[in-house]
Amino acid sequence: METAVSGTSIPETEKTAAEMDKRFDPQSYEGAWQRRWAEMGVFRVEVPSGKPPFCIMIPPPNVTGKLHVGHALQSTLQDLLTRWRRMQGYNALWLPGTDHAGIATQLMVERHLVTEGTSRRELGRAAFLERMWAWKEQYHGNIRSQLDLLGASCDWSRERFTLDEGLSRAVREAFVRLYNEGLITRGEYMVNWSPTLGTAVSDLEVETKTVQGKLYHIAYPVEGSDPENGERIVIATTRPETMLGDTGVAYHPEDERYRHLAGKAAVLPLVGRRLPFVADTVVDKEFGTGLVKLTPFHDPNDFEMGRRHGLPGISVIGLDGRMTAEAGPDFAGLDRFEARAKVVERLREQGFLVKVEEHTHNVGHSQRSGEPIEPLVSTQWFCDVSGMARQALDAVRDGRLVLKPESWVKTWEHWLENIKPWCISRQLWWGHQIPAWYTEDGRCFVARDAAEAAALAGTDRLTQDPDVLDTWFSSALWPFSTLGWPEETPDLRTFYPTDVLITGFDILFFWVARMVMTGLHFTGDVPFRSVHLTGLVRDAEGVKMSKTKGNVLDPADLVAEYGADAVRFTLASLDSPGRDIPLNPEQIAGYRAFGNKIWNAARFALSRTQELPDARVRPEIDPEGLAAPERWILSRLSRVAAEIDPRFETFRFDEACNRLYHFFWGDLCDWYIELSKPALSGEAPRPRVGEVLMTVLDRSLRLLHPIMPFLTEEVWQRLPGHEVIHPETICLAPYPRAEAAWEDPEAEAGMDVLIQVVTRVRGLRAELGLPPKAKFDLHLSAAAAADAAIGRFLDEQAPLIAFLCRAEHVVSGAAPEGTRRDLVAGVEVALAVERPELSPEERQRLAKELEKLAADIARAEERLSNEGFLAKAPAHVVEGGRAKLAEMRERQASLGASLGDSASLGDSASLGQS
RNA sequence: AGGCCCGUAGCUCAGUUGGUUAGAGCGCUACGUUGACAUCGUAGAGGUCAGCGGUUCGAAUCCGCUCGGGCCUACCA
Repeated sequence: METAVSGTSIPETEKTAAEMDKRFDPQSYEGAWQRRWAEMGVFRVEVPSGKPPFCIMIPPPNVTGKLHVGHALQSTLQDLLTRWRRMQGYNALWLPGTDHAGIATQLMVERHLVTEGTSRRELGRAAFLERMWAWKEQYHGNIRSQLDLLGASCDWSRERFTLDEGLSRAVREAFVRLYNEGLITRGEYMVNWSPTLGTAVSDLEVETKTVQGKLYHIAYPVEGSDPENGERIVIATTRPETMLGDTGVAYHPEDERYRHLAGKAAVLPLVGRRLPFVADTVVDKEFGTGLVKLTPFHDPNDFEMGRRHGLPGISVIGLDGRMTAEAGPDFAGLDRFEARAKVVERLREQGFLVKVEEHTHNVGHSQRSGEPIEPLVSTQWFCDVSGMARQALDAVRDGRLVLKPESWVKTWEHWLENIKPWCISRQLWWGHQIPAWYTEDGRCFVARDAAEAAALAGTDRLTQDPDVLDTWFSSALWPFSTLGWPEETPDLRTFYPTDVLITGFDILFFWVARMVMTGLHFTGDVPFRSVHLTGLVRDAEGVKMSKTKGNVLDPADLVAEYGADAVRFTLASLDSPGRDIPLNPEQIAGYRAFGNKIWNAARFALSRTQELPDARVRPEIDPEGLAAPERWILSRLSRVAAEIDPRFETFRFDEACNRLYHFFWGDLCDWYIELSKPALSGEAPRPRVGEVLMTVLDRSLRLLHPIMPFLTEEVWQRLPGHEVIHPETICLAPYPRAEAAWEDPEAEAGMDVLIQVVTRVRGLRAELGLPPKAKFDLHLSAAAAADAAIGRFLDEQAPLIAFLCRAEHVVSGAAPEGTRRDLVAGVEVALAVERPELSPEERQRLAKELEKLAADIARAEERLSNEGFLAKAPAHVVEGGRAKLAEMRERQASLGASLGDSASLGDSASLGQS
């Protein structure tokens, strides 16, 4: 349909085809467009806007970090969705930001301090934090510049940092509320202690590793029996040094071997402490000797058992990983591993060591520092998340929150059903200091700030708790703290709950689950409606990238080499659900070639339509009066457009990419552009070809824009008339949808046959070894099974078929004698070419083909005579089988004729013997 | 110990609720620079869908077992 805007009233754009460089060079425009979009404020979101909201929160990268390919993948997908929704008319916000990443960042700076010959302790807290902030400022720009390289369409005016005042306020508010609800408590419990980091860590920060260790069998005398020859029990342990803190010995209540020990006690070797025997079902009768020494303060199991049986605990290992005074003068001050050796030696000397066995077992290691975790008892802050966990479980079960891929749901449920209190305090300096203040006499007041605490305490002689919160405590609030919570800001009202979270499965529990829990708790709603968990990006061989292996790919390098669009397309096309992503630079090069294809297709279209006044982008096109190729490409385009939205909605980025790739390269470039050539050259003019070409390009570019933003903008800006779609930028142009009026099953059916015919003719040419310039006549005849309309269609398109096949003439009718022929899509094609006889190779190939055909026919016949099949298979399948069989028989006849054989219908047995 | 995922062409992977002849990209082979593109074009070779058994008229697809690979969770001292 023509709009009010006529073809000639719009001034030509400054950029024209003539200016399109022959060389496709993404570097020449990518950075420029990113700057231009920023200047234009294209990605800035206004509230209120009158548009439906769409929001994605970036998983905040470490503020001092560098983006790796995993970030590139996730950012690409987030940007893709944001751009797509923005084009669909949503008020699309992709909110960027960074995380202070407590331990990771502090370690980085501490390591740096070591090179300066100082340390955080030496600097003191205030000076150290000054250094941390300076460090943060220095690196802060990195993340943004790397996201810019990728074409990220974030609203930077809303950027957040987890230690910002606003977010810090949200953190304090959340803490105070949870404390007042009794969900946050302070207490002395068993925690995972990392001696070199000098802090407690959560269960999630402990990595169990299988290590080769030793199992020490130690004899403990039973109290009251003769110290020399009396009864001794033997206990197996992997950690003999902890025996110094033993306060009991446990056996299984049904273990006949030890039931007589009830009420008695053992005597701890080296120390002489009295260890009561207790019965507990946690003990495994089969392991070791069936007896367990109890060290309540240095083993999580023993801690629980100690509580159950009222046994005290003794701390023999200190926060520095060294033995305490409680361990006795022989051991105090020794490193825990030195102490182990010394304890074993003493036991051996004194005859208590029965035997030592090799033993593989699982030991918890600190994820950050790599050392074995020391379970010990210390005073920490804990958050009881059991109630929130139940809410999170319900949210997934009742569909308020969708996890993709669904295979993660079981894992999600298992973890949440078995959740334990979350240790949220860290003995670090970089982070949110815990909003708790202590009076001189040790009373504790939790408050939003010191003034509030003073009011509560009735004194301002207060000291704030020196510890900081686990980094994940602040990131758990990210989806709403970034929008202004606890205040009911317009942003919060508009964008919460957010729509999608895209992140890696590796932080499903660290982050995703905690956001869901706190979101439900504080806002009463899920923080996002669905989560798309990506796989891990690996190298081309499928090996996990690591610095030590040297197989790390840096997204910035990849962008520099192939362009951001190619990197984005590659990552999006590789993201299939539940799979890791093997990233191969060759594949990126392949998608760069796709960019080149787009570039050149546009260059061709623009250069060949310069003289055509109607070659302009139209908002709409009426297919009435168009020739078959035009009707066909519009129909194909509409169909592809219809396929994209559902795939983006379900995170099938891979499928969306593939469809667009094949439409553009296959349908548009390989066929439509070829078909347009005789029309554009004036050889065989057709109506409105230029307008269709421009319109199809316009919509194709718009469809591709969320995946390849730079290239599509650069090319689109050159299309005459693009301004009628959007005056400024493709970023804000509407995302194309299916056009019912363009759909044309007849044109598609006809063109489908035409394509198959042309392809087969080219195949025959190659088989016959015809030189490219050789002339020949092509005979086409619709076979018996074919649709009459197809025959007419091919007649009408004879000149185009001749052009595509490079045939002299296309003749309708039965093939003459002695021609090479084949049958495809119900059409017999025959090449009239002067040729004495078939070459031996060709004869062999034909024979082989006939043999295969005979086998296929036999199989089809068998199936079609199977009564079960005829009775139970749906009608269309049976019909399809019959039609197929009929066509195979016709093809058999056709190929037989080529062979010059007398083979005829149904006479398959005589074939294939030449 | 439990749970999850994977095994399809030389490589990396798609393959909708089971349904005609299992696809793509890269790589490979042959030919080709016709005025968009050699970052290209045309044609082609290449697969007992890990193995075994079952359900079914029909299985890459559903079920069971086996083998191989990966991941997550877990209090065997």
